[in-house]
Amino acid sequence: MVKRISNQETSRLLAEIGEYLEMEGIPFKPRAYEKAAQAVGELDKGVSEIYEAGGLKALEGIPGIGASIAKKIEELLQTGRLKYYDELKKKVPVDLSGLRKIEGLGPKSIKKLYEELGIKTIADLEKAARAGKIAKLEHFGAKSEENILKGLDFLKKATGRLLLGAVLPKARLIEKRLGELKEVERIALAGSLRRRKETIGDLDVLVVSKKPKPVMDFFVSMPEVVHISAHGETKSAVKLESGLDVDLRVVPAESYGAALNYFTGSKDHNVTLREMAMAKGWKLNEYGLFKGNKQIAGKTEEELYAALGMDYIEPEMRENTGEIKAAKKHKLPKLIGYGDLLGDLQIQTDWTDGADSIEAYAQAAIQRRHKYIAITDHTKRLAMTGGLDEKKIRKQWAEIDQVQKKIGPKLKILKGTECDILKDGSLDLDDETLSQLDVVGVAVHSHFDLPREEQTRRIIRAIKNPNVDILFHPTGRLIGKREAYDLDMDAIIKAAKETGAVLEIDAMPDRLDLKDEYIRKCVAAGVKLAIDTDAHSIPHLDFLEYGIAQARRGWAQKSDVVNTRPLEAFLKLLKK
DNA sequence: GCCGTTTTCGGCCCGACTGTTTTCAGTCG
Repeated sequence: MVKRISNQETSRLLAEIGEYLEMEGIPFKPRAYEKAAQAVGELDKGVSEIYEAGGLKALEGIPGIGASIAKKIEELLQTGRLKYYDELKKKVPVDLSGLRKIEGLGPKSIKKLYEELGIKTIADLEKAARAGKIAKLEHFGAKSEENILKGLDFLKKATGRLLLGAVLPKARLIEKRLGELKEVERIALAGSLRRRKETIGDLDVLVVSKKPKPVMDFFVSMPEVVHISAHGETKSAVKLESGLDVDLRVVPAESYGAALNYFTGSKDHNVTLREMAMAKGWKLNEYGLFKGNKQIAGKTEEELYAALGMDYIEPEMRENTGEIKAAKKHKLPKLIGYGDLLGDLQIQTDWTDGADSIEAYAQAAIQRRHKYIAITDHTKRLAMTGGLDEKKIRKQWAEIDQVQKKIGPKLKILKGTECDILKDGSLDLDDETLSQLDVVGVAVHSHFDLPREEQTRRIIRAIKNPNVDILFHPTGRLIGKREAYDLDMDAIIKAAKETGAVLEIDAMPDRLDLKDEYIRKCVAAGVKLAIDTDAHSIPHLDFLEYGIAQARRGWAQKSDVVNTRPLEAFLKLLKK
């Protein structure tokens, strides 16, 4: 019988083995374990499921896992233990994952601290540092000790990764300020932010300047900087009071494209590009693409990709999930653009839990050049929001008609709903009412913990209702707060294909539901998508950008998204 | 330990910064 060991736990053990091997100074193996740990962490199926279905061979089929690590995973799944790990751990029995959270502490330092001072935990570390014991160690000093104490301090306040929606506005502010300096010729935001990942670990800013010193000095003295971890001519790094780590790199103009590419990542994408360069006998680094000592590309990213024999790859696709192969074959999709949406299809007003009135939203939508919006308040089962029943929603229609008359033809206000999906998959408004609405969205707001089959059946029953147009926030996850409910998304996507239901990409920064992998599945299956803000107040209307970013990360094109269509064409696309 | 249009052996990304050194090891991305 196979033990139920989670991917997360398996990944952690493999990563720790890598770190222990690093301590021993063993070359290459640490990378292999690190890669394997990452591979397991990114699997969309459980390792135990994979092993049960296909045995050792199936484990070896995972890229980054070979015969040796597959056997170790097998041992872990069968016995619940991993002898190799236990033996390594016996030599340096420390809380590795805890201590590694201190910036600047790597495996070698941790080993030394254990051997010299017996430090096993964060608490031991703090005690030793406060007692001044670390400064006295060989190869450590007063500065190292101070940095450890600072690191401990930050750890106590640490927030982990931040939401894209929280980081992007701050990043743009930094970009604007630095961009205004006369020494700055060009500036770009790189890193996972440029790839528009859902969460951001740290921010990379790239600058072209012939006089970097004043730029660096300005950067490290910005008011929100609480800690400076590096301050050099080409690289500086700071921590902001929000907990965000920001790196600033200065590069020469002729290396701008190569540096932008390098610091945008992803790491896997870059490594593959480097390997391609090497295969041609060239060298690729952050300064350019080189044939011997001669730079043959790198001033722009476009030039770089062209020199490597492929089409330009949008940052949102650079995850090494097939985009390089597609770019070589000139088969990349033309992604939906940031200006391609004509309307917003999920808005909560002050009729339920939204903050603003229908008219205020309408005016705000006109300012944002929307052509149409759908008003989609909650329904009666969500009593705490004052959800609408069949009678009350008809009153709302009257108000919509009134506002429509007042604002004229600049914006079409569609009558919609975010109708509750009840436990058995039936809906919270009668069919007579649903049939009169322009846009029927349905969503799960209760019974999140139903078994997978039942939850899946429930949602499929709901979208099979012929009045239903869109499934809102299909998986219900809240990033960093709540897991998605247990669902068979393949079955949902298949049902959506059959019924013509549209799946929503909810642009709310802590939802971004669907995630990229499911968007790609929808695109492949020909299931249409809607990108909506789920606005609960007027400022939320600006979140569409995050939804578009998510769609781009899922390789969606303009034609995959229903609300890129003009009103008439959009309404025709809906089921009825 | 993994991997393969350099394919079953022999490579494995590599440069910047810091802190401790006095030429470099460790860490990071």
